[in-house]
Amino acid sequence: MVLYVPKNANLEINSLKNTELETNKSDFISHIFGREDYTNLPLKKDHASRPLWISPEDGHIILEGFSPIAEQAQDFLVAISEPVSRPAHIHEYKLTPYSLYAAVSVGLETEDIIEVLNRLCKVPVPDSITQFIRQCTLSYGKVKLVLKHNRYFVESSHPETLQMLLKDPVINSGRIVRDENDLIISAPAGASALLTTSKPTGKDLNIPGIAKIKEVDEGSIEKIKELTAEEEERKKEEAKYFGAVVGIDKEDEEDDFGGEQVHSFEIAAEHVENIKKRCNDIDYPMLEEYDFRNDTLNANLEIDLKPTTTIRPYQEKSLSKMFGNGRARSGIIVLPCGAGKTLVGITAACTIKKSCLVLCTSSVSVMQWKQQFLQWSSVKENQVAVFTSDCKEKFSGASGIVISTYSMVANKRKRSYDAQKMMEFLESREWGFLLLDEVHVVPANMFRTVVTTIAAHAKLGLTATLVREDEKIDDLNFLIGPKLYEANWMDLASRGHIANVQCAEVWCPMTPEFYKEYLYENSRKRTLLYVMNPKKFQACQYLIGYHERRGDKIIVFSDNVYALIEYAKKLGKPYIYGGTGQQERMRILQNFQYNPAVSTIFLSKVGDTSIDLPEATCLIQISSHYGSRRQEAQRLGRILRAKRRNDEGFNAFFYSLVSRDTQEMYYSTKRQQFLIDQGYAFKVITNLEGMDTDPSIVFRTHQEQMDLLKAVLLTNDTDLRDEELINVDDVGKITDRKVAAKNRTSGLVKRQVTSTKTLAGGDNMAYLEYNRNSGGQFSGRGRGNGGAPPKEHHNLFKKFMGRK
DNA sequence: AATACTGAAA
DNA sequence: ACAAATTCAGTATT
Repeated sequence: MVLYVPKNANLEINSLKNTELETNKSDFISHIFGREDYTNLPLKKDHASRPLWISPEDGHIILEGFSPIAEQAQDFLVAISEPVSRPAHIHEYKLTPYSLYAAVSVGLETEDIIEVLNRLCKVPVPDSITQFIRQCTLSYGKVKLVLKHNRYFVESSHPETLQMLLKDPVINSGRIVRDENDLIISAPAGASALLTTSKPTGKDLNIPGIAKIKEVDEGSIEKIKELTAEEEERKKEEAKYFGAVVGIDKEDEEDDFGGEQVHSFEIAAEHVENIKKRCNDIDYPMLEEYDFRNDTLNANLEIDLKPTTTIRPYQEKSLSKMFGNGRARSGIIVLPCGAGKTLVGITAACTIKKSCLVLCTSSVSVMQWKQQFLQWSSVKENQVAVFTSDCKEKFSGASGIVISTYSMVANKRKRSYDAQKMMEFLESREWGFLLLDEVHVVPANMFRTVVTTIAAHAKLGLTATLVREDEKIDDLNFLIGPKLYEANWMDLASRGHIANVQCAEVWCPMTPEFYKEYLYENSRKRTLLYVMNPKKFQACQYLIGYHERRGDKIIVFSDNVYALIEYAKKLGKPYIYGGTGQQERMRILQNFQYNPAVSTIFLSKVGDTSIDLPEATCLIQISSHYGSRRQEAQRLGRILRAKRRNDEGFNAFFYSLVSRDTQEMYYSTKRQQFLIDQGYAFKVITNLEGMDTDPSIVFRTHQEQMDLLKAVLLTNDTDLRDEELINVDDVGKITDRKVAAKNRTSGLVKRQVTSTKTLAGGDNMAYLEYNRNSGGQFSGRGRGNGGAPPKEHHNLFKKFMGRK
């Protein structure tokens, strides 16, 4: 017999609605007027006090941010829908199957969602939407996998769902039935009764760190804004108002409501993996919950937050989603960078108090996690072990914390002896808590191996940017769990938890000469041309000067390493890129942090991750490729933790420098979308006051600009490498791996060719031709050579490589 | 025995 | 569909 299972993940709202209205997507204005004109929907009488609009067509929800109950409504919307865009006054959310899965998983029930939505909505919730919600929540989140007293149970409040699952042969074969002496009595044959217990409650659970008075951030006590009596009164008023419209706060009440019954059947531990997989396949994914307080088999870990540590309201909120019913739910928490993701993770670990495995992306953040554990929690140093390529520790005793990297744990290649031993250790034990830092940066196949090789009862993923369009994000729903909480950046900024940021896009005109070449050149050179645009150079210098005088610490980002080095050299600033040696990096960062004479550093992509950056207050982007919104967000995150944020009227600054009328404009717009959706407003600056009259500005003369142009045109990849070779001493001694390598191995011939920057124009052009034609042959060995290799090679190569 | 460099993988 | 950066483990170096 085949089960009927709705494929909810693929469910589209459009498939549910009456299709009498043909939607024509090419009609680009109709989304503003015409078809999406819902003036015919009947407004409720008291619509003015209700903050939501909802589209019957696509499940988009509009929230009026100025409504007195907007905050509560927002809490509700965050729980049931995906934020689409949250500018200042009007927020847009969208109902999706996954968002509803997440809603159900934090304890909301179908009818409650519909009811609260209806109460908040200015118009009656359309049938298409209620139908959609019902279909989506039919199977998702109904079934839980619970570990209790070291036995696995499939649990649900809906006995009929369990009965249905038991009809599945794969699931049924893993079932265990016991007699009154707890002995296994039967192989799964007939219809044994389900077990019934009362619903778990979160009432008596104590999440450490909550309800302390002082707020502590990274060791220093910050001033916390006391609510004035007036504000307090207003808050109460609002809550009352909300209560009147919504009834009760269903969300919180849900799990605390004792006395209700849940049903379950037990399954054998060795069948857990299989059954989990089967449930995913038939669209009844099991939520994982860890009843850690009743886990007597796994040793407790003595860990608590230090008495001085207090968590912030939004951290508390996200943790309450995780521990709302007294167990640990697996899932993902989304907080902006600088908002204290680490502390959330540590607090979760302190709540569970079991052995914990933390995975991060780089060995730098491994050290940071360890340091933060020691700083904020009472855990003893010998209980925190680090597992990286150059440090393979184990903790002493029965329980402890191990911090490692994804690549270390997911490594499929040959291992060193120590690493092998360590992996056996990691795989042999049962982990109470698996903490996944930066869940988004790791490719999905890595997750798969990590999640299956490590036996963990609860999993928590932390990230700042959960990019929704990525299909991999959907996988996370099942590999780790649903999104439990997502913070709104603007809210945190307005409450002083992260810095306020002024965003601006600076439009730099291309000089006629550069633009002419831009029009002629191939795409590789084009990039270089618009990045090296002298006007952009000037704008960069101008902004650095301006902000240095203000006392800002400035980070300049460039994805293009060539441009990075040229800019840094020309402006006399230190730079760090991938090839910069470890010691040199430290030296530069130390200077940046403590030396008032060093207020500006240049960073390549290394700065995005894997560098422990001191705080900065101003950020300038001179080149960034392909519209990666996540990168943009990540970079912005670098200035969000600025300490001065509590100063009155303090702003951090974020500039994107783009060359006018080039492709850059397009990328820039794309990249900004994430931040715009978070509510940031970008200003466009076309003129920098006084830049042209400043005598110290670089590339003022036509001749200098032409020289720069020549240098740029002369540059190909061979040159690029040699460029580094010649100029390292400007900033420091040669600590650069790649350069050092080049120094030994690379032939002298190439080097000589490249230093011919002073050649006259005609020669330059001839040389350029030569280089372009021969580039493929000479440097075809490496990646990213200048000339295009022959096409048939390219395809073959691709096919060959793509196969494995 | 620590430290530094190199190559491969993904 | 691109380039840059990562990491681990083995080998050379002090």
